[in-house]
Order: sequence, then structure tokens, then C-alpha cells
Amino acid sequence: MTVSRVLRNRGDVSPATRERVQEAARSLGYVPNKIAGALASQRVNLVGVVIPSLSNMVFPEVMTGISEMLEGTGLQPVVGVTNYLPEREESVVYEMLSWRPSGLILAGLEHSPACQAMLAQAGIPIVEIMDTDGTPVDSAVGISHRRAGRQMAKAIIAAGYRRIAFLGTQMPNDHRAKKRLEGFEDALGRVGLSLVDREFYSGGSALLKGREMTAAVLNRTRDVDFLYYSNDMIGAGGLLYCLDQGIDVPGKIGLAGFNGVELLDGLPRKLATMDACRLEIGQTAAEIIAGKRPGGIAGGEVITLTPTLQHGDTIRLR
Amino acid sequence: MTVSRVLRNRGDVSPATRERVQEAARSLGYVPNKIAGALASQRVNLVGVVIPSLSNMVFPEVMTGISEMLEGTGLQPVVGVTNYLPEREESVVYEMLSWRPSGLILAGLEHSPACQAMLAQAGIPIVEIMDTDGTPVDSAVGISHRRAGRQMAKAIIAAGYRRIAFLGTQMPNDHRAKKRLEGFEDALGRVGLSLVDREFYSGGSALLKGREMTAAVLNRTRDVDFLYYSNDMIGAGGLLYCLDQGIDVPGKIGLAGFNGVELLDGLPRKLATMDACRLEIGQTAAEIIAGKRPGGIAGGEVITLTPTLQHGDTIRLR
DNA sequence: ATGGCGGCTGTTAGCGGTAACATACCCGAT
DNA sequence: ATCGGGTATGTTACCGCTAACAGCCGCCAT
Repeated sequence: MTVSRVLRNRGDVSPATRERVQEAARSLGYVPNKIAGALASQRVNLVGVVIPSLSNMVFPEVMTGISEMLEGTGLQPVVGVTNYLPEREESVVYEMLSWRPSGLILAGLEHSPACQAMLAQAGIPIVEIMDTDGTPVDSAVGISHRRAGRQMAKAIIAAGYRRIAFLGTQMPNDHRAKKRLEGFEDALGRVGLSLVDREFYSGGSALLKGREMTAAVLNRTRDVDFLYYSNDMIGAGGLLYCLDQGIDVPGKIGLAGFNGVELLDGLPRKLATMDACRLEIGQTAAEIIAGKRPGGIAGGEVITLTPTLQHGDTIRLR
Repeated sequence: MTVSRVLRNRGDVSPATRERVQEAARSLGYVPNKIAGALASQRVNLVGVVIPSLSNMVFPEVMTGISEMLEGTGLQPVVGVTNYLPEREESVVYEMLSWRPSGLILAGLEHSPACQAMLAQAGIPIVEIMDTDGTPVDSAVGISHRRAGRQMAKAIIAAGYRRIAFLGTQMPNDHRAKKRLEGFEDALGRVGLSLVDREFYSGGSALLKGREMTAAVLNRTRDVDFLYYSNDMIGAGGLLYCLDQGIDVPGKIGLAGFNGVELLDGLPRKLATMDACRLEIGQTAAEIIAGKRPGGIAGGEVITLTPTLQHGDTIRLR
């Protein structure tokens, strides 16, 4: 017990004993067994984070927000990756819950029924992040992707563009990209417009795909004057392609992406985009899990952040 | 016991009982407690992966290789991030070991003495990845960064470039970048050359930094004819800058980066680089942990992969 | 002297599973 | 009827730690 107390810094131990214990632990290279500790104390200092992909640029930044906020709470994030596969998500969540973490953060509001059931049963704080267009199991922090799509559409229309095309990922399970497109088309519809073309891709280098898709659309459809990309990476590819081709951007053709990735700062021209509040989402989710939100430990809150539209240099001014 | 047997698929249980157990588990939303299971069985199906950063592009791909190979072994990767801080590494390793994983994969060969001691004591397979210029605790899989630097230098010299500058990260703990630079300078020295300039950065958008650093070097030093970047991202920034400025690449100035990130495929011109075998490193490390390497469970092997130099369009042909 | 209290250390009983062994049962061979 | 052997299920004793509580000691107030 004394050893346990020293190593956890809990309860009173005389300085002399404390020193002896620490010395012994050090010299033996003793590492306490957290499995036993967790079982005995019914406390696990782990927070599960379930995300679809690491190569998306978006999630590393969310992770940064989470780690940052968890720093000093004694809580540690543990990452699981689903590759946008619902069945993978189910097994990752099951695996995570079986370690009885202190909380779970997962991307998106769409889960299989079995997954929903597990989450609801888990008895720990659950925070669904990125998206707030839907009903969370417990808490949610994100932005409205429908609204983001609408807002971008309005800005594009206001700038006078009319023949608008969409270029995005062919991912049946990227619900957020889908919602942005829905919102976007909805706003177009309200002023009597509709997309003049659309192009989808999957896999490969996003930057290259952006070039290829842009070429395909411009060759296929006459007089396109705006290209709306589902993410900044393919948008950047499109921008490079247009510049290569000597196309007047944003005069003849306007471009916009989504996410506000840092990468774009280095491009020859700044792509219009919309910041998805990734850092803040991570921070807020972690705050909820750590129970340091002002409101106390109420749970079940939905926090909708407001992304800011960055006009950049690829939407003409009116 | 019967329940335990059903849920782990171990031992004989009659089909009828099995069905009843599964039905009950389902309807109760029962998720077994792995903590208790692990404590009792002394087996944990987790593999710790300790990496310096998620935003580096490199590590997500290593992770992909690991996950891929671990698929079907019942082992699950758990990621810890150190941000290139030795003290963070120490605490992440301590934390991981305290969960008694089946193995540990960690980037780099340089660790604090305390960390080395913990690893040596752990009694599980340890695989140090990325780098093989040094002595591993147990096994290692990677490339020789010194050799990579030398190889690139030779190619550059062979192409006739003579006034060569280096641009890289200001990271005291990025040992691999440092080794590449050492190898590079070594090869230059052997033919009587030395770097005419060097520029370091830290933080910020790598692409933008690449532009800025390139501008700084070109403005400061006369007649530079080659820029060697410590990674592809800043190299890409430099390439975009040179193209913007109308500089003849690779005629007047040659460029090269390191890593072979997919991103480069979409650039207007293909940057010379060197593939770091990231996927293969991840796969091989996972194989060692999973004990499926041909040689058996010997342990302590060092596997040095050979990166391939990709000339791209930014080193002139001779 | 007595009691109370604070500081320190020790004892006991689990936490929720699993390994190893024990038992019950059924069937066919003896 | 008895036994051997396989199949299906149950019992017991931990795994390594911690919560809760029990002691012990010295000190001070009464």
C-alpha cells in the first residue's frame, strides 16, 4: 500500500519512505501494472478517439486540440481509425469500450444501430465531433456542414458566378462532405440554379486528382465559371491546374475548397475556403470529457461552432 | 466460464448454449471487460506505437502499414505522440508499458537513458523504426539516413551542380534529418565541396516556409545552383517559389527533397526526392511484433531497407 | 492518566475475468 | 453393470493492484 501511495502521489507518506520507494522503483525499473490498477480502482485514464482517417490532414489537428486540452488532466487519448467503414467503426468502438475508457470522442453522428446501442449503454461521456446536423447519442461539438455548404453557395452566387460545378470524393460514408453538397445545392436551388457538372474520385494523391478532375470537368462542360471542391487538397490541385493553363482565376473561373488547411498558405494564390474549426472542436470535446466545461457535468450538450468563410484570391469581388 | 468461452470462441460449448449466451449478451449490450480479462490471462492484444508527430505525413503512412499487417492477428495498434520531445517520449513509453502491451514500435533510435532502461526491461518485442544508423534496443527496421543523404549528394554532384545550399527544420530532436544532412555534407566533402548556405525554420505551414526560406537563400547567396530540402513539403514550397519567379528549374537551379510524399504528384513539376519506404517499414515492424517473420521469434534483427532515388524533373540530366 | 487527533503504515477484501482442474452426463464397448 | 472417453459445464484460485478501514505511535489538551 505504501508503494502504491508513493507511485500515485496519493495520501500521506513520510519523505524518507517515499524516497526509499522511489529509489527502489527506479533501480528495479519497476513499471506499475495499470491493468490491475484500473481493475481495482474502476478508473481508467484513457479517452478513446475514433476517427475515419489519419491522412486527412483534418484529424491530426483535431487530435492536437484534444491532446492540448487533456494535458494536465491525467487523461490520455487513444486513437482508433475506421477508414470510413461502418463495420470497422463498430469493432473499434467495441474494442475501445471493452477497455472502459473515461470517455469517447468519435467523428460524425452516423453510426450503425449496434454502435449506437453500445454508445448509449456505455455509461461514460460520449462526444460526437465535426458535425451537428443530426441527433447525438450524448454530446456533440462541430459545425453544420449543410449550413457551410449553403453559405459558400451564397457567397459564390453573390459574386456573380452562375455555371457552377462540384468536385468531390466518392465516399459513400463521408457524410459531412455529402451534407455540404446538399446545403450547397439547396442554396443554388433557391435562386433557381443547379450544378452544371459534378465529378467524383476516390483514392490516390488528392492534389493530382484535383488536377485531373478539373481537367475533366473543363473539357466536358462549356462555360463553367465556378468549381466547388469538397476539400482543399483537391481544390489546390485544381488551382494549380488552372494557373498552369493560364486560366484567369478568379475572373473567368472561381474556385473554392473546404477546411482551411495550413498547406494552402504556400500556394501561389490563396484558395477560398471555409475553416472547419478543427482545433477548437478538439479542445471543446476534450473539455467535455474532462468535465471542465463551465456548465458542470450536465452532458448531452450540442455545441455548434461557426466556421468563417475565407474569400482568398479565388472568388472575384463584386 | 461458459459465457467467457462463448465470447472468446475458445473451448467447446454446445450450439444451443452458445446461442443463448450470444442472445443475452446482445440484448444486454454487454461488453466484456478487457481489463479484467487481461489481468487474468496476462495477455493484452495491444501494440504501442510511439511517433513524434501526426501532422508529418510520414507517420500516417507508417501507421497504415502497421494496421494492414496487424489485421487478422487480433492485435490492435495504440498510438502515442511525443511532439519530438524526449521527456514526452519517456512518459508516453512509461504509460504504454504500464498497460503491458504485446509489443512496442517506436520511431528513432535515440531515447533518454531512462527510456532505454524501460524498453530493455519490458520483456516484450521492441521495434525501433525509420532509422538504422545506430544500435537498437531490440529490433530495428528503417533506412540509413546518412546513406540517403550521401546518395542524394552524389546524384547532385554527378549532375554538375556545385554551389549547393541546405534548407531544413530547426528541430534539435529530428535526428533523422540531422543524419541526412551529415551524410550529405560528408559526400560533398569527399569531392572537396561544402554547403554554400543553410537555412532552418520551425513551425508554421511547411509549404509557405519553403517559399520564404528559398527566397531568403536566393537573396542572400550568389549563384546558388542547388537547393537540398530536408523534406518534400518545404521542397514543394521552394519549387513553387522558383517557378513563380521564372527561374529555370532544373537548368539554373536544381531542387531535391526527401520522403516521396504522394502530394508531390500533383505539383507542376515533379520534385526530386527519395522514398523513405514508409509503408514497408510499418508492415515489417508489425510483422516482427506479430511474430510472423520467417526467421521465427528470434528478435533483435536489424532490417535496413534501401530507399530509391526519384530524379523527378528538378535535377538536370547529364 | 485519559482521550482525541493527526500522521503514517498495514490488513483485508475485492475488481471481473481466465487457467486449470473437477464434475456431470451420454454413448458405445466390454 | 461397469468402464473409458469424449463433450459440456461448473469450481476454485488467482492476476496485481486499490478502497476502505484498522492499527500504531507520538503529542497535546484536559
